[in-house]
This record gives sequence, C-alpha cells and structure tokens, in this order.
Amino acid sequence: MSQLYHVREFAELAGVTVRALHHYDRLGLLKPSRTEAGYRLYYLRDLERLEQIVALKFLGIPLKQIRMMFHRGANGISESLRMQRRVLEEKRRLLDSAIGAIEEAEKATPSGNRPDSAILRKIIEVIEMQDNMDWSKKYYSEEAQAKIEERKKLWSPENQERWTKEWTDLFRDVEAALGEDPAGAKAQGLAARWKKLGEGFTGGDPQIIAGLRKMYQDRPNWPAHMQHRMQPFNNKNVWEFIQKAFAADKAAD
Amino acid sequence: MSQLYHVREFAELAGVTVRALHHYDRLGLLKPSRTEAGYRLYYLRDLERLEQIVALKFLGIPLKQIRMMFHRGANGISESLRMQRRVLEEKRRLLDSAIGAIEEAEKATPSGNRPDSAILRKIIEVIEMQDNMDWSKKYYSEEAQAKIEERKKLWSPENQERWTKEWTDLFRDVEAALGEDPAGAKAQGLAARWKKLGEGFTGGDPQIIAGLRKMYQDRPNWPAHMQHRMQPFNNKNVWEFIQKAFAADKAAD
DNA sequence: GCTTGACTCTGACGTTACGTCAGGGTTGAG
DNA sequence: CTCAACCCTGACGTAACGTCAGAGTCAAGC
Repeated sequence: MSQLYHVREFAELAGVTVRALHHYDRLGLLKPSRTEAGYRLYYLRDLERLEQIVALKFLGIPLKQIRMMFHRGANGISESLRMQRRVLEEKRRLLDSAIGAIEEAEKATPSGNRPDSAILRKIIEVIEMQDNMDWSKKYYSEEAQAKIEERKKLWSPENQERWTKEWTDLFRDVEAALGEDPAGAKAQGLAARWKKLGEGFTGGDPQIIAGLRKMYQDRPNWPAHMQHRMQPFNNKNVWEFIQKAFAADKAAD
Repeated sequence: MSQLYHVREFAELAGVTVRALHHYDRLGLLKPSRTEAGYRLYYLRDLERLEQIVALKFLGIPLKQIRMMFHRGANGISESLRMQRRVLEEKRRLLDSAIGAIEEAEKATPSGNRPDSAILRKIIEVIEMQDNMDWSKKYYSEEAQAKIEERKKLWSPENQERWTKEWTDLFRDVEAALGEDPAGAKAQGLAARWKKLGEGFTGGDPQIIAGLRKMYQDRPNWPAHMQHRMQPFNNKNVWEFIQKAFAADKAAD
C-alpha cells in the first residue's frame, strides 16, 4: 500500500514520458516528494492528479490554465469547459474549411496532372470565398446572414467562378458602351444583364440588398486587400452609367 | 504598372503583418528587392506568391515545407495536399473526441453544480474509453474491428459505466465464492452472469471473442497503465474458478 | 573497495510562426 | 535642421515538451 514510484515507473504507469513529469514538476502542476539524493518519488495518489492533468490537456487546455484551475480550487471547472468547447468548435470550423478546400481542389483537378498552379489557384479561390463570407458578415443583419447561409449551399466554387467571370465580362462590356445613350437598347440590355446577375446573389431579398448597399458605401474602410480585389470594378463611370440606365428604364414605365 | 510597394503597404494589401513579411523573407519564402538603404520593395507579382503562401499556410502546412514545395518546383503539390488532408482529418478526429468528451461531461452533470471532481472523472472516463478502443485495436482482425465500430454506437458512456460496475460487482461476488463447488448452484449462477456480461460486449461474435482472447493472453505486453487499470481483475483464482464452472456446465449436458 | 550498468538530476538549446520591444538609420515635409 | 513617420536588425518570449550533455546515485558483482 501507498507504494513509492520512481519517475520511470510512474511515467509508464500513467502513460506519459519522464520529461513530461519533469515539466509538470517545474510548472508546479505535480510536485513529487524527493529522496535525499534529489530523486523524485511519486505516490499512488499522485496518479489521480496526473490523470486529471492529462485529461484536461487532452481537451486542449494549456498547462498554465490547468494549474490555475487546480489552484483556484473546485469552482470554475465547468466554466472553463464551456469556454474550451467554444474554442474547440471554432478550431473545428477552420479545420473543416481547410479540408473542404483541399477536397474542392482535388475534385477540380481530377487524376490528370494539371499544372500545380491550377491547384493552388483553386485553393486560393475557395479560401478567399470563405474569407469574404466571413469578413462581409458585419454588413448584414442577423436575418440577412441566416438567409445568406441558406443560399451559400448553392454556391459551389464552380458557380462562384462562373459568377465572377460573368460580372467581369459584363463590367467590361459596360465600360465599352459608356458613350452610348443610357436609355438606348444596348444600355437597357446591359442593365437587364446587371439586374439578373445581381439577383443571382441577392435572390431579390431586400435585406440582402440593403446589406450589400451598406457594404458598398463603406468601401473606404474595406481592408486593403479587398479594395485591391475589387479594383476591376472601381470605375465610377460604369456605376453611374448603370444608374442612369435603370432610371431611364423606370422613367419609361 | 509594376508598382513598387513598401512593406507596410504590401502587408496591408495582402492582409498579413509586416513582421510576417520579415519572417518569410528570412526563411527565403519571399525575398523582395531592396532599396539602397536596405528597405524592402515588393512588386505586384510578389503578391501572387504571397497569396500562395498564405493559402498553403491556411491548410496547416509548415513554412519550411512550403518552401520545399516551391523549391522542388511544380511536381508534388498535389501529393503534399493528399498527405495534408490525412493529417487534418486525424486532427479533426481528435478534436471531435475532445468536444465529445466535454459534451458528455456537461450532459452528465446538468446545470446542478456537482462537485468538479465528478466532472473531471466523467471526462477521464470518456477519454479512457476512447483510448482503450484505440489501443486494443491491434488485437482484432479487420473484420472484427468493423463489427466493433458498429457496436460502439450502442456504447454510450452511461452504458460503459454500468458495464464496468457490473463486472466489478460480479468479480467481487466470484471472489467471495471461491470456496464453493464450481458445479454447485451458486457457482453456476455466477457463471451465467459472467457469460451474459461477456456477450454484452462480444455480441457472441466469434471474431470478437478471438480478439479478446488474444488481448488477454498478451497481458504481459500491455502498457503499464492498462495493467494498472485491470488490476482489480487480476485474481487468477477467479478466472480458474469460472473456467471450472463453465466446464462443469458443459459436462452436465 | 571498485567498477559497471541502469537510473536520475539539471541546464541548455531546438521546435513553430511570428509578436513585441529596443536601439538606431532613412525619408520627406516644413 | 528638425520632426514625424517609416524601416531595419537583433534579441527575447510563447507551449509543451524532446533531445543531448555533463554529472551524481544506486545496487550488484568481483
């Protein structure tokens, strides 16, 4: 009973390394008694403590915090666990995105040995898409966010790609038509395309449209890399031209 | 065109910190040109490289490896990605276990402020159960493993707890009955309980039983902490007694 | 008593991807 | 010339140990 263990034995008993025990000792997490020569001596009751440490560590809780939990005594453990769960769930979200990005890239470049740059571009695309979603969140109301979550499911990277291309094309076409009459047939055709594409994302939902408008007006505060990515769409004349075309359409009613 | 950027600008353009750019520079991941005074100068084409770095980093690939990927040129990126996906999936498995353990603990200790030691015990239980599953895998054939995966779904921590308790109780009862006649009514009753409990885990499947037997016979090679946890079941006399009782049962047929 | 092998101790450096000073040049405006 | 705003490098810190390295300890065999 009340047997004594040397580090090696105790470490094996608990399934950890000797060095880890040294570490916990120095951090004050588990301080064994010592022989006269300075050898560490562990009792069986130390095992319980060690198991708790290992368990909390498994949950991703840093050692310093574990020490605090022990130190502050009983209260607060369940509080720490609630917090830790949120942390872990956030980590899982990121992991899922990363795995998803790789999957998309593999899907998009079948066994064929596409040039690696294509794979990378695909990944960047997927990540940026997720990133945009995340960043632009703050412009939408809670309700609008929920609606976007819904629509997101339809937003495969392929769609995203096609959609980007269509906007780019349309913008270029409008740019080329800047000299025309905003009420003319050509301008009206472009305006129709514009409207249709816009509805592809907003679904015509007024809350989403409102968010988009808010986002657009906040342009000066966008992070630099967003401004950079939006640069192709930065031609003020194009926006004004389309405004006029819409106005002309309305006036024609 | 071909605009030049100072670190700060370039960092904001890409959404990273200046210090990160210093870091990538020193690691040889992205080496900008310099002014005479030693200031870093980035070109727009550096942005592409940087975006690739950020993307691969997002996938959890260490910087050194990213450098190697660039260095070894085109081939091998998709290979790296396949590997990385496996790494990430393994991480997700661990994350899920951790989250699961916390959930179980929260479920088992409802809002009531149970002593924290109870919460910790619960977590340790859940983790050890997963750990056991993992460790004991090697004793089972592929088929048996698949079958166990199936049965695992029924194995809530509550069941696990009850099961452990019943085995402990049964073992204690047998120990108390060691003096009796193995063919007697009392011994036969115990043998029946034994058999029933055993089937609770094996489901009577011969492959699982075989794995269990293999595991039991390999006892000397179990890790120390498993031996420690199995210590309450280490009374050889009990096993022999039960063997005799089974034999007597068969002989009575 | 001495050697030997198996253990144990502590201290120091390495790992990862930067963050955070600290001390010291550079540049452009007034 | 000065001042603010940038830029540079180097050094230390972070988390949880792993990996030596140099040195002491213990029990056994000769």
